[in-house]
Amino acid sequence: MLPSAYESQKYEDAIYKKWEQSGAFRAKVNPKKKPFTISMPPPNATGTLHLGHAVMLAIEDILIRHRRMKGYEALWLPGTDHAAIATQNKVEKLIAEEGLTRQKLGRENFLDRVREYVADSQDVIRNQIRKMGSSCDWSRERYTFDDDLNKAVTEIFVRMYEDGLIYRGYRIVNWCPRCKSTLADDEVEHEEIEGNFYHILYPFKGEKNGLIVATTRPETMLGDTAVAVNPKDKRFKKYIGKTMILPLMKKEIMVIGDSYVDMKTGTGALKVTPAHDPNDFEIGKRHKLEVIRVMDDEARINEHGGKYKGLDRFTARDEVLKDLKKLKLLKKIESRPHSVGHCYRCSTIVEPLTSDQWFIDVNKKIKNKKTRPPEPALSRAEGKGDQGGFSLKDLAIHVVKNGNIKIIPDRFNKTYFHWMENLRDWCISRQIWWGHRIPVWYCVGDDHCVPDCKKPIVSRDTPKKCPACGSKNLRQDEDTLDTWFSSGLWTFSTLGWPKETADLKYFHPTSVMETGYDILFFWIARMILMTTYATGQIPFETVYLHGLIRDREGRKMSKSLGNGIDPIEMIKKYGADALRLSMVIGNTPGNDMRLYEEKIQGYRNFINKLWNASRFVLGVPVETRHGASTQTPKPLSDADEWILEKLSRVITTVGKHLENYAISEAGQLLYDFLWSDFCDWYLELSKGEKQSPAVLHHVLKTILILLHPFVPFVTEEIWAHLPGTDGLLINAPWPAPVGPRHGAALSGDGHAIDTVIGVVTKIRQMRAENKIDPVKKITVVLHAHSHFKALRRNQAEVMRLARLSELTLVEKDAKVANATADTHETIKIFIPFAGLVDAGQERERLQKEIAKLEGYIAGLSKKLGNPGFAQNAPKEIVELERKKQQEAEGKVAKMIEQLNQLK
RNA sequence: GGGCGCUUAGCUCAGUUGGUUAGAGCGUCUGAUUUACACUCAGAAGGUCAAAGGUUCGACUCCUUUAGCGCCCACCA
Repeated sequence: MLPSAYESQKYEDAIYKKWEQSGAFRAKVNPKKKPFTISMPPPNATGTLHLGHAVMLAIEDILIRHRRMKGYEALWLPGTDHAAIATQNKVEKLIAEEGLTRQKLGRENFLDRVREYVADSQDVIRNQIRKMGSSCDWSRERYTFDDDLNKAVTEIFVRMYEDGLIYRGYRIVNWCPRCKSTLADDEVEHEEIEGNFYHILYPFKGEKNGLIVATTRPETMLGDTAVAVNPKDKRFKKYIGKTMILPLMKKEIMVIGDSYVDMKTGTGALKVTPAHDPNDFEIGKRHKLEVIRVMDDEARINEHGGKYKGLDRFTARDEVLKDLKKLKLLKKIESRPHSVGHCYRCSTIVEPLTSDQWFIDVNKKIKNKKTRPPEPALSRAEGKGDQGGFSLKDLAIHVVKNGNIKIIPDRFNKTYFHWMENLRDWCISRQIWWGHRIPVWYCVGDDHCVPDCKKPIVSRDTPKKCPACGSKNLRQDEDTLDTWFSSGLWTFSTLGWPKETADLKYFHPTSVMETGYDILFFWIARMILMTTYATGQIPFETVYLHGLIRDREGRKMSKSLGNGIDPIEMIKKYGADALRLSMVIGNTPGNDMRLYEEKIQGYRNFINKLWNASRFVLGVPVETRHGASTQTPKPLSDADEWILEKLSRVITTVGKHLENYAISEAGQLLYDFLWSDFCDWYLELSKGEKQSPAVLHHVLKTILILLHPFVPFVTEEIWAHLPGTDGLLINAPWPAPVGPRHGAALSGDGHAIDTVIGVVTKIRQMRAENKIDPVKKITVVLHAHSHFKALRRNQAEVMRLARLSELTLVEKDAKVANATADTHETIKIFIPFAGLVDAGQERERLQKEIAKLEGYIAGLSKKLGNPGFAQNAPKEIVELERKKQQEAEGKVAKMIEQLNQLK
């Protein structure tokens, strides 16, 4: 006999081991089956899993298990991400505790430390993924730093370079002075801060007056090379061409005219710092201005900043302001909120500065003829008549616009398009050490160098010598690639690309990409970009975006707030099944969700309910034949009939929901079906004598199958105890609905049990309202009308469930029948012991009920009386409304009669 | 500055092509220890579906406007 409470921690690990050893997770290339593939978003190899991972694992496991049971060849490919900056920062923090820096350690030693750290956290992560019950194919586990994946990274880089899509350019980039690296545009987080707007006078040469410019970053003036005004500006256009003196630097700069300047913004005169502002950089290009970078890699003022050299940018700001004040050039300080960019990994304020970096050109038409968007996007895009080819941006937009890729929820299409359409060239080089080294070498000047030696050598393999001069003195580019460059290849690099492997051919494109909406741009967009380019395929057919898990108050979970819930701790306490349900039921795609312990506890209770229902069923002996589990046993009673019909409907609906990714609704439906229909009614009914043990077992077995994707552990455990089950539940076939013919098997009245439930509930209500001791057995007279047969067949059940000592069924109630013809099906109940029923109370209740119903009837009459309704509404609806009205009228008539009898 | 989401019972949330007397869990109240389960059972109370207009025979559901909250994007000196 099983214990009366399910203790998850006793079973889960052993069950997982069984699954793993059975090979159930392993997918094979099998042309006879349809593949269903999910690439697991690889967790960063930095530490431990959080609830965001847990919800991802829960949803994906549900999808995978469902498809596997439906007969698909289901591959769920797990892995981890080296997470360049994130990991490097973490390890830098760790070694800082030993008083070390990466520079002190040196590149190779530092990387060794990172590798060690990553290996540890990968172990932790693998373990935790298992704890969640994830049925992923460990034999195919990948890491963004695996040899094969490195090769894919290099291959793409070289191809893109050869296609002219990767170039090196001197540009304004986002620079994090703490990470000492560039960042892509979307790796900068903008935050509104309350700052100051400083108005500074730049005097004309030899004059006291000049133009006042306004800035939020006065320290950048050290690198100013012009002041710009709008050429249409009546106030200032006369000054264009005039020379001014840049204060503090005593340098001559010119007033220029540029239409970029907005006359209404600020003072209408703009200081131009080409080296530290993207707009100014563009203006500078137009006017061939000098670009003077005044800060070093740590954002300290460099040798171009005169006496401020060596000062941190913020100290320099204070000093500059102090000096300007002394010179009476600081005319006004206005407080002004403005947004400031921060590094998404360390929150340091980002400094825009000029630098030589590698970029991906997202607008250039791709020459390579092999690169075309997948059908049907191809034909439509070609219709556009573009002068040959598509840019990366075009490709990425087309595949979503044309429906090759479907995003759930679809409102994110708009977000995606907006981002993609405004995407600028992607800076992919990073100055950190932890990452894929850029496959570019430079010839380091030997004596016999020729001009061509300056060309970078872009190569799949380490080159032996300079192709131009033959020198063997080569130096590899120091930089590494943006982490999203490699993870952008995830769906196909993990399947063997660029080799044409069987896996790649069979499992790619993948079916679903399930992840949080917060990485739509970082990752989803990049995957679409890179995959359509590299393979001419989409990376995935469906994108399912889940929301963030928040705390009880709706706040983000974070370490600093200390409001995080550790999934592993919750698993220990309540079981992985309970945790999974708590994150999946009530959670809809794209929306955030709150989670707290009581919620998890609630689902633990559900698991326990399932456990105990199963204990009950196990106590009912049944004859079983192995392998016969797909056959529906013959129902022996109305209750059997009833539960089988319900079950059939549940199978259909759950299947539909899961295919539509309505996971929450599927789960909710199963929750209600098990608890209310199966436990509260069918199990209670089946304590009688007529019920079929075979049906009882069959229904439980089917529930276990249906619930298995949601709560794999407890269902697998019960499955093992259930007689007549073959093998592991994880491999069981998904059930088909029984079909409508089934209902006709018995004596005609398929809804007898609905009537029984109605009657029993009614009697219980009346007991409670009349304060009749629930233990006391009472006698009841029932006017059953057309339900007579159904109730007589189930008389024993009614008596047991309603705790009756006597039940008298009356078939015809002459008075009522005459009054309202034969239209209503309502049952009249008398509890014939006046002493216990409070007549006054009952009268009051009836009157209230009648008033309510009459209001309802009035509404319905109005609706039916409306000529428009009869004309326009579908026939079924009109019929339905009419029926409702008749039923309600019947009820009222009976209640009035009851009321009269009470007098 | 642009875009998006949310607002449904005291709390947390469902409600997928407009047709229910608007649902669930938790909480509250009243009771219960009847051979699966107190991680339980029975019953009850509780909502003008944010507000105002509009479309429609019919609106929680579609449209417009407004308010509050939240999120994303943006090269606003």
